[in-house]
This record gives sequence, C-alpha cells and structure tokens, in this order.
Amino acid sequence: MQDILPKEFFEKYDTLSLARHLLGCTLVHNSPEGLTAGIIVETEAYLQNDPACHAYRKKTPRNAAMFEKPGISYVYFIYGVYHCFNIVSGQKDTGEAVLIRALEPVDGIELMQQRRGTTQLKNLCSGPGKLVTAMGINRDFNFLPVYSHHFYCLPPKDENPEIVTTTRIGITRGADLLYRFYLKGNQFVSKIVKEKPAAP
DNA sequence: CTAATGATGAACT
DNA sequence: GTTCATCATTAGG
Repeated sequence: MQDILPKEFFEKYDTLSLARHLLGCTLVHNSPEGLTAGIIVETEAYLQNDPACHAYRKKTPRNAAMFEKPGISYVYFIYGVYHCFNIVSGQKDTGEAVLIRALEPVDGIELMQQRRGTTQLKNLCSGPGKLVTAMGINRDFNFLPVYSHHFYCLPPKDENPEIVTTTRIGITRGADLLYRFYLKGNQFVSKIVKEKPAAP
C-alpha cells in the first residue's frame, strides 16, 4: 500500500479534473469484516456555483465536510434510506466535491454480496447508494480522509482511459450541466445514457 | 410509474 | 419551537 494516492493528488486538480482523474482509481476499504475494493467507474462533479450542490447556498452543519480540505470524505443521508459518498475537492472552503456514483467490484466480492443481499455482480455497486452499502461506508466516514490507513484510493493502471462526459442523473436543478463522467463501455455504471442526438 | 424514509434549511409564530 | 417542502435514490410492479 505504498502507492496509495496521497493528499497532494486531491489538491493538484480542480473539481472537474479530479472527477475525471478519479475514474479508474481503486477505492479500498479495509474494514473489520474484511477488505472490499472497487474501481471507480462513474463520478459527478459538484461545484460552488452549481444549483445542485449542497454547498451552493452557504455552509451548514450538514454540508460542513464539503468545506474541508480536498481528499476528505463527505457522506450524507438522502431520501431517508441511502447514503451518498463524495470526495471533497478544490481549495479548502470552496465547498466543492466529487460524488462517487459507481464502482466495479474487484475485491471482497463475497462480503459485498453479503452486505447488499444479492449475488448479481453488476448490481453490487452500480449506484451511489449501492456502492456505499457494498463497501460498508456509513455516516462515520464523514470527514474521514480517503488517504487513511484502512480507507484509501489506488492510482489507475490505465493512465488515459476513455472517458464519456454527460449530464448528471437524479437531480432537478442544473440538470443540463455536463458534470458526469464515466469509463466508456464499462458495464458497472449506474445507468448508461444513450448518446444524445445532435441538438436541433 | 410510485412509495418509502429521515435529515435539513427556511419560514413562520 | 414548530412545521413544511425538498432531496445528489432504490426497489418493485
């Protein structure tokens, strides 16, 4: 684990760049129950001036983690049912983050299946709420750096993966912004959107 | 398509 | 202090 991504990695990119550079990285959680890991195949960027961003208006206790240093986790509860996992990005106090939307399971798959209650590989981490469950992430991960000993990222093997840029999913505001990125052709993304026909 | 579900911020008194 | 609308989702039909 000598080559985990250091905090400098998260500091050197702006939010949109980081969202792209995180694709292909492996997210690892070494929990007491066992180790789980998955390749990040889908991300979304949330910027300061973006109406869909939690930090769009102002700093609150809930979104405080978004104003932390880059590389800090921001985990929050949504719809009373599921959690979403973000990695803070940009400069400290800017309130920007990258939402991890999907993983390709690579390690601890049995444990993921156990936690998710399904054996379908493609269904384990294909969505923000799902991957959080599969990886055993919970609210305690809020403020936890993703360069911790038991929770960290590994660099991608492919330096220049093919990345598709598209619109975000499941939000009502800022829905036309191209802030969603995923690895082209990967089957583990939450939803494969057909390419838009050329605008009239 | 819809229900389920809880935390939150904003807008009241 | 209380109430209400909102929310970056998922599962099930």
